[in-house]
Amino acid sequence: MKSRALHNLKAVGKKLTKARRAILAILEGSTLPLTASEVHGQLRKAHVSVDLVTVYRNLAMLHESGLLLTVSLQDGQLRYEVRHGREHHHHIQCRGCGKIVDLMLCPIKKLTELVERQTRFVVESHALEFFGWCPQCR
Amino acid sequence: MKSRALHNLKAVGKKLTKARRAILAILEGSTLPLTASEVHGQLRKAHVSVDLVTVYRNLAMLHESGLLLTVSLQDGQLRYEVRHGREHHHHIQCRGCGKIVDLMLCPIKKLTELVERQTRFVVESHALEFFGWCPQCR
DNA sequence: TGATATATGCAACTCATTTGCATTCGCTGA
DNA sequence: TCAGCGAATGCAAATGAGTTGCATATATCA
Repeated sequence: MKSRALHNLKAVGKKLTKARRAILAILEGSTLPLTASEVHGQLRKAHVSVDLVTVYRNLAMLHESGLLLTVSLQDGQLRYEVRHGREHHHHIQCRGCGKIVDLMLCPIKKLTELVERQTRFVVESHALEFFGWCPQCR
Repeated sequence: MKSRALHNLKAVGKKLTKARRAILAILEGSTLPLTASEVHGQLRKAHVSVDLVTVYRNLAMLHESGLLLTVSLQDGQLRYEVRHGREHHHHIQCRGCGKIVDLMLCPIKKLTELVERQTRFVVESHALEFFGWCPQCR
């Protein structure tokens, strides 16, 4: 019953620990990017005892291994979501309640080449986030 | 010799202090978004003695008053730049050296309406940042 | 199963940012 | 021009996310 992500983990030479299984399960079960402390909170709810430090270390490792993506909104907290099994997408966050909603669109791919020509950078990734007011907070 | 921003400040009912003049002068003289501590560093260089706390408070106030925009890259530090006198634009940051370069383009405006229809949010702003490798770090 | 390298937990630390509070200063009205 | 008031500042201490060191525990492989 190993998820694709767990399988990939082994391939990268990492051990399959209780903490990693649980963290990946939570992220795979979430439609939204989660912060380290949100992941930690869900671990407690699931009665899986894992230290917050371990959550941080594993999120960083999973990100480095390419299994997770990071989302940086403007509240200074880094969020993570699984890379595979999801279409490339972006987010919108409510300025009122903080709610995050997925946007299944990305107009940026075509732009990358233009950016590279304009800056002579090699573009590796981009972040596109919208901010506004959700129907309840409007 | 008041800048437009200073003029606007008065209009919002804020006092024109030494700190505010100096902070705005620095941001108006910069082509790149600056962090609080970068602003503070430039204040020291200009021999203007202002506490870092005051820099934080003023950047937040100027942002709330609409005179500054925030830029959130992925290093967990908030950067500020003046809103007026610049075209709406985005940034690219080098993953190697951290260098930030302006991108004078924005393909997003047209997209806002689509996002609003898709989410029923009212879109207020967006963040679009690119990350990659600059010519020197490539 | 046992050896070993990796992962974890705990405590303490870093660094950006915020808050409380006493003091100072810009601004308005006399 | 000056007094008085409320807003702004400086300093110290707190907060909160994230990191690091180190001793212990555990997954993995022979």
